[in-house]
Amino acid sequence: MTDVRPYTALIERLKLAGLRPTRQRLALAKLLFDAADDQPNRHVTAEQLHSEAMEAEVRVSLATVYNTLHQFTDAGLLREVVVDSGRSYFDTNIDDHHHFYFEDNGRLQDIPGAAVRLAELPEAPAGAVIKRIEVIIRLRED
Amino acid sequence: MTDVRPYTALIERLKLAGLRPTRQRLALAKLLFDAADDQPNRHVTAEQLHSEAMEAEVRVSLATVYNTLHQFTDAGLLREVVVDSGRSYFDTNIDDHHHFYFEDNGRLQDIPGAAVRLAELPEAPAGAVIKRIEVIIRLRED
DNA sequence: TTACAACATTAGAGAAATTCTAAACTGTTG
DNA sequence: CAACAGTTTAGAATTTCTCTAATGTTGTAA
Repeated sequence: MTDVRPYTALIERLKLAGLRPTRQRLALAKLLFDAADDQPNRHVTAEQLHSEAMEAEVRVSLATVYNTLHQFTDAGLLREVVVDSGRSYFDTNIDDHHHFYFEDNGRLQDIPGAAVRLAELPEAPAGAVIKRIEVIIRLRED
Repeated sequence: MTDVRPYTALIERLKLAGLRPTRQRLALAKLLFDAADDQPNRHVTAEQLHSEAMEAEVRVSLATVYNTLHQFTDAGLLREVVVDSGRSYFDTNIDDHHHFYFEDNGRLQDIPGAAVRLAELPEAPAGAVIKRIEVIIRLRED
């Protein structure tokens, strides 16, 4: 399960995405994508990831965390989720899916794409093309 | 069509919402809700509304615009729409409906609730209750 | 393996949106 | 109309994110 050369897969992944496998990008990719098996996906903010890097003794500036998150997003390795103005979440799950958002504590939870069926949809306005359809179910503590 | 006492209806509306009809709130309510007939609803940011107030010679501080937008939202007179981290839109349409979001220029357009049919939905996680379901269709220029 | 050019990282300043603070003001009630 | 709770305000503060320009690193080709 654990690779003897734990970074080779990540290096490949970055190269395929057209990104140089630098020390910082590899460390962040490890934090993002090498989650434990019981944690199949993550929703992190830049600040959170930066803190994790600090705890893991990885020296990365906050600016690099922002750059990297955006580069990973552009490369299709991450997806940005906007549910709260003033804070961006990055989702390691890039499959077609939706989100529960717990407004009380700011937590996000994935909803598998198959669990939501959109039976009827409007046409895109003239001159525009649909990039993505997002369903956000906002929750309150009971 | 135009009331001879143009503010009485707005005053009532604010009172019903439990808000004192102050000069500032009335002026902002007028800008928000007294739109022309061909403009059935609006999606404004705090800065936009503040600019409109300035143009209309209404002296209101930006802090008051923020306060008022949030109070109106809490009172159910407005709905906050989050589609872009770092900017909040307030929607004068409080009916059940969804949104097209033009990512290129930041414009929002309503989709009537009836134009989207959610045939299948996941259950709310235990201990949580659904507050709202939002469908955002993100668009790109063709 | 060196040298170089392109790319990446960084600290800190800067920007943008929003919230906070505490003093001044206003609407409502008795 | 006095009193007071609720409002407004300017400006400072906060938060999140981006920019800048100097420094460091990586891939490549001789």
